[in-house]
Amino acid sequence: MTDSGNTTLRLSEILRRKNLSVTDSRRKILTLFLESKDALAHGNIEKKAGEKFDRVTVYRTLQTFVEKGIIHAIPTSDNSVRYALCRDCTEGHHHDDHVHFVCGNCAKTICLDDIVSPKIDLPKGYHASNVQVVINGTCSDCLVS
Amino acid sequence: MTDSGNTTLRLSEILRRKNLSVTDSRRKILTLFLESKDALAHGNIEKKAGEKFDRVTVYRTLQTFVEKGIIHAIPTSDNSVRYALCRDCTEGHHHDDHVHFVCGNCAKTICLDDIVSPKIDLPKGYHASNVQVVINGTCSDCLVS
DNA sequence: GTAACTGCAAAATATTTGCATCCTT
DNA sequence: AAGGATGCAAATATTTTGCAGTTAC
Repeated sequence: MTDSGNTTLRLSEILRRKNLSVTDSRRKILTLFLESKDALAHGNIEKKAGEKFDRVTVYRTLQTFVEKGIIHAIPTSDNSVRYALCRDCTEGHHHDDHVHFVCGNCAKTICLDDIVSPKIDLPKGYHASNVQVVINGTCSDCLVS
Repeated sequence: MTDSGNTTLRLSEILRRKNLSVTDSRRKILTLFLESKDALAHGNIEKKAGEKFDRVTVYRTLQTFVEKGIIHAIPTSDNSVRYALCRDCTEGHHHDDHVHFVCGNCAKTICLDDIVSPKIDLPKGYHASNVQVVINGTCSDCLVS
């Protein structure tokens, strides 16, 4: 991120497009997502933001972002819920049908945006609206080092 | 479940095979899983068991069962963790690579044991150990009614 | 100016830990 | 009898709610 002017514009742009008023916390939290390569859990955000804002604000902001289609929640087998930017979701309409990767070594959760979830044949009577894939394994960084 | 004698045998059998001592709570909780068609969350278990045993026991029993490969945790995008029986996992070695289905209407989570997770081509450097698929949609019961 | 957002306090939930007692083997 | 499992109490951690003050538009 070299051009902070542009970045700020972009931030406000994103928020405004979703009919959200542009506030400090929203800008900061959105920035975290834009700058992060991997998915963020609630705890990460509180810390990374440099203990600037309230835990409650983080909860509410994340919820708002999910509702508005700015970020999506990623399922994991342990308790932790992680969030990552959506590519092109709209309010109430998520279509984040891409694969998620969780590294068992560094614990990073990564969106593989370009790998779309496969079609899966379901038994009679079942209707799928959305397929989420989470792959556990070792990420490229951890395999190398 | 018509033959309760056999069922009891089966329960003890399962537990003993995993080197677990056979206790009331374990038998009861295991029974819940054997009798349930859908996955159970911690809360379900506490209730279904007829408030017989302590919340802490439920936590510990679930954890033990997961470790021993009796049940597996199913990832969901909301906070709730659900558990379902494993088919043939062993201590420390889960291979529950089947598809899970979550009904958006009745909220039931179901193991589709016979539908195995697809192979997915990952980017260079990534190594998969395990692929989990969660499909959201409408289950057969809810489509009919 | 008004509606919406934040931050604090506190309530409600959920999860973990320690320890004495009880049960399984 | 010995080791492990349970249940209670209590410590932690997590999430939600209410409300007064502040900010964006």
